[in-house]
Amino acid sequence: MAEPAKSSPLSELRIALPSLPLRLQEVGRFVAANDYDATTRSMRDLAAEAGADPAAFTRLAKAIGYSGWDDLRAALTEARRPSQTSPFSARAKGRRHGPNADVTLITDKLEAEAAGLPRISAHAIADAARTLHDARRIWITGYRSCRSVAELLNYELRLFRPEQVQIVGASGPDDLDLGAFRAGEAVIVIGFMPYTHASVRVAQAAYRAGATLIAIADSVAAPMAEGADHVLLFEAASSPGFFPSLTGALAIAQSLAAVTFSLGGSAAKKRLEDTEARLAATSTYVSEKG
Amino acid sequence: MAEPAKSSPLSELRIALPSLPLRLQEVGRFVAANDYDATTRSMRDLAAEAGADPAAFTRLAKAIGYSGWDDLRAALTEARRPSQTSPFSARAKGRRHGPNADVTLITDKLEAEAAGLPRISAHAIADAARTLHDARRIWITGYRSCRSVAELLNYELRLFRPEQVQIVGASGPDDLDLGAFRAGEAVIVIGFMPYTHASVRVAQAAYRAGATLIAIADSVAAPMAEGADHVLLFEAASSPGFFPSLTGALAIAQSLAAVTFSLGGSAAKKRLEDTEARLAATSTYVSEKG
DNA sequence: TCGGCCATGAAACATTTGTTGCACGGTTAT
DNA sequence: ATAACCGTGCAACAAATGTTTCATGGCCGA
Repeated sequence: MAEPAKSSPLSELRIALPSLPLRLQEVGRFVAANDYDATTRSMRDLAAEAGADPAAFTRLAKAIGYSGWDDLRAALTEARRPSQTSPFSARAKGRRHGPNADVTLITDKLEAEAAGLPRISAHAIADAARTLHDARRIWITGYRSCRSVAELLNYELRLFRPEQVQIVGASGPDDLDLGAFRAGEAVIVIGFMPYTHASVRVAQAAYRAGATLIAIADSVAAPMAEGADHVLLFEAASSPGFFPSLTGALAIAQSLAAVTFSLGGSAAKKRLEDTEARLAATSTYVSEKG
Repeated sequence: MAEPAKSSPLSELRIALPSLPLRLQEVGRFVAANDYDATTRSMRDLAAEAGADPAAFTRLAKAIGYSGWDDLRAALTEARRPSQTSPFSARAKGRRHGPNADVTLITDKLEAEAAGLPRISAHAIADAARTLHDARRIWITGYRSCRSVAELLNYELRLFRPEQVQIVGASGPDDLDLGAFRAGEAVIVIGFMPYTHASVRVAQAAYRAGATLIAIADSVAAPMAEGADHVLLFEAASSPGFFPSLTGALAIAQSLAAVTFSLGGSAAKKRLEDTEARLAATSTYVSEKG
C-alpha cells in the first residue's frame, strides 16, 4: 500500500497510471501533460479545464502514495525548482583526479560558457544600445574582475565617441564622478555576486540623478539592478571552477558596443576612421606585410 | 487603473523599487530573489520566510500597478511558463532585415562566438598553465582592447599569487620592466591583428632574457608568437561586426587562471581564502541575506 | 436476479487564502 | 506646537482552497 518514494513524482504517476480507475487515469494524464499548471493553478481550475471533478485530483494523489493533492503538488513544485537544473554538476562529480583532469576542466568550462552565450537576450541588448546612442554622455563602472569588462567597453566606445565616454573614477575618487551624473546621460554598471558596495553606490547615484541606468549582472535581483532601465543578464556561475565566468558579460559588452556603433551610422564610422588614422600615424601598429 | 503593460513583471518591480517605502523595498527584493517560490508558495509562507507582514505583499503588488497579490503572482507565473521561451521567438523575429537588424547582428555574433569557444585547444592551455605554475614570476602584457583581458588575468592570478604576478608597465614605462625579465619567469603577451609594436617589443625582450614566453593570439604567424614556448589561439575575426571578438581570448585567460589555481593545490587555496577574507573584512561586499 | 463492491459526481466541511479596516508611531508641513 | 500625513503591524473579514462525506449508478460475482 505505502509505496516507497520513487525518483520523481511524475515517474511515480506514470508507473502507477495503468492500474488506476478510468477517470483517475484521465486526470493523471492531464497532470502529466500540464505539470506546470498543476504546480501553479488551483485544483478547481485544473478540474474545470480537464473536464473532471475536483475531488478526482485528491483521489489521484492518494492513489499514488501521497497524503493528498497538496502533498503531490509540493513534490511537483520541488521537482521543477530551477536551481536543480545543473547539467554540469553531474559531469563535475564524474570527473576524477587523474592525468587529464586539467584538460577535462578546461573543456567543461568552455562547453559551459559556449552554452551560456545563446541564452543572452538580444532584444534587451538592442534596446540598451539605443539608449546609449541617445545618451549625451556614457559612464561605465565595474570593480574587481568586472573592471576588465568595463575597460573593454570604455575602449571600444571611445573609438567612435571619445569625448562622451568615461570610466567612473578614472580621474580621481569615484565619489567625485557620482555627483556629475545628469539626466540624459547613461550609466553602465557591471557586476555579479558577491556585489561590491561601490558598484551599488554608483547605481543608486545614477538613479537619483535621473540618469539612464544600464545594469549588466548575473541576476535581476542584483542590488545594482534596482531601478535600472535596462538589465542585461549573463551566467557567471554556469561554468565549473572557482572563479565566476566573465565570458557572458564580455559578449554582452561587445554586442552593446557593436550595435551602438551601428546606430551611429556614418558619423560614427567617420569618427572611428579618424581614431584609427591617428593610431596608425603614431606607428602603434606593426606594418602589415605579406 | 490603466496598466502600462511593461515587458516583464520583474522589470516593473525592479524599476519601481527605489521609489517604494522601506519595508516594501525589502519585500520586493525578496520577491525578485525568490521569484520561483513567489509563484508557488502562499503569501503567508513567504511573509514568514521574509520576516515581513503578509499584508506587505498585497501592498507591494498594488504599488506597482497590479490589482493585488493574486494578479502579480499570475503575471509572474505566466512569465515563467516554460513553453514560451524567448530565444526562439527572438531569433525568428530577428531574422528579417529591417528594424530588427540589430537583433540579428547580436544573435549572429553570439552564435559565432559560442561556436568558436570549443575550438580552443585545452591541451595547450593545460601545458601553459603548468609553465605558469613553475614560474617564479609572471608578467602580463596586452594593449588596446587586449588590455582588458590582461587585467582580468592579472586580477585572478593575483588572488592566489599576489607577489609574483604583475602587468608590464603597471608601475611606469614598459621599458623599465623589459629589462627585468629573467630566466625562470613567464611572460604572457596577448594580442591580435593589427599587432602593436609595444606587444612585439615585450615578446622579443622576454625571448632575449630567456624567460618563458606565452602568447595568446589569433594566429601562429603573429609577431609576438615568434619564439614563444606556448601559443594559445583564439578566433578574433570569427564574429560579424566591426570590432574583433575578445570572447575567445577571455575564455583562454580564465581557463589558464583556473588550471593554474588547480595546480597550486592547498597552498593556492589557502592564499585565495586569505585574500577573500581580507576583502570581506574591508566590507567590500554587500552582505548576503535571505 | 440479487447483493456487495467500487468508481464517480455533488455538496458540505474546516482551513487557509488574499484582502481590508483600524490603530499606533514617526515624520513633515503649517 | 499642532495638525496632517504616511508607513506599518495587527486582527478581522469574505472568498477560495483542499478535503471529506454522502448518495447515486454501474459492474461483477453469487
